[in-house]
Amino acid sequence: MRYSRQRELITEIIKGRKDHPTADMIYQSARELEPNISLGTVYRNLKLLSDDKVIITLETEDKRLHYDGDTSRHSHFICSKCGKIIDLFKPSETPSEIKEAGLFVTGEKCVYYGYCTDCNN
Amino acid sequence: MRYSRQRELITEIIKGRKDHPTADMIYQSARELEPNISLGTVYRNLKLLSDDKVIITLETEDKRLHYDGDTSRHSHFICSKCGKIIDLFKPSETPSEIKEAGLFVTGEKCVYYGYCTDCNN
DNA sequence: ATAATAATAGTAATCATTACTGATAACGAT
DNA sequence: ATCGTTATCAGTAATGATTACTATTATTAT
Repeated sequence: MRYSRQRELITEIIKGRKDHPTADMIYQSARELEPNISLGTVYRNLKLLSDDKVIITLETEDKRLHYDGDTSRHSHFICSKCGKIIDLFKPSETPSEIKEAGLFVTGEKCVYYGYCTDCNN
Repeated sequence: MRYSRQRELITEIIKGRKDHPTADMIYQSARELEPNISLGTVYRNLKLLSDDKVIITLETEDKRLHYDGDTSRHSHFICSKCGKIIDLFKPSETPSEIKEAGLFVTGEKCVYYGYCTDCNN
């Protein structure tokens, strides 16, 4: 894969923030430094980065993909009211049933839903 | 909520199968008994049933929603090669961090990725 | 520096899902 | 049982996130 200024910028943006932005949010942020960057470029590179396991893709209920620059094994909590995504750093335990069934695991995505402390009042 | 023949049929179809069909698959199946049923009707009722927790909605990597008539607490395994969705009946353990953080949990969706026994050869 | 070609910007296309609209059907009240 | 209200429907149009396309630009091996 060749170097590109745009991909470097996109990677820096995702790695540099602690929220879980959508492609459009990353696009808006990237345009501040690279005003002519194309939304298609953002999408293409997000897919490349995700395929290379440089970032993580989250499929959420809002029908948009969210991206996470933290690739360490962890789960997420999504507030059903405000939509906030919170990192949970103690990952869930993988069910023993998986190895018993002879399945080969390469990854996991555990999302817990509910209300965050701000919204549960 | 009023009774409707279409919603009853849709519910029966989902509850009666063990796979995790998309809206279109349910639509195709429904048309066998109700040839004039509309795809919009299928989508609207799937959303109603999901809101009422009669069925579960799964956001997968294929960009289509999949539905599960089994609402018991369980996880899923998705084969990255053939796309097959396998039920895991021993649910993952909820991370202790959640209660410690004061978050109120209403649901969870844990998906494990990898290769099924058919595809791991 | 040059050639080969990966990557880009800008735009058009895709496609799952949702919204809309006039007709139909469920069902409580009469 | 009929009537009126209105939820639900069939059919179709619109939406919007994502992907595909194309001519141009930029990277990198030689």
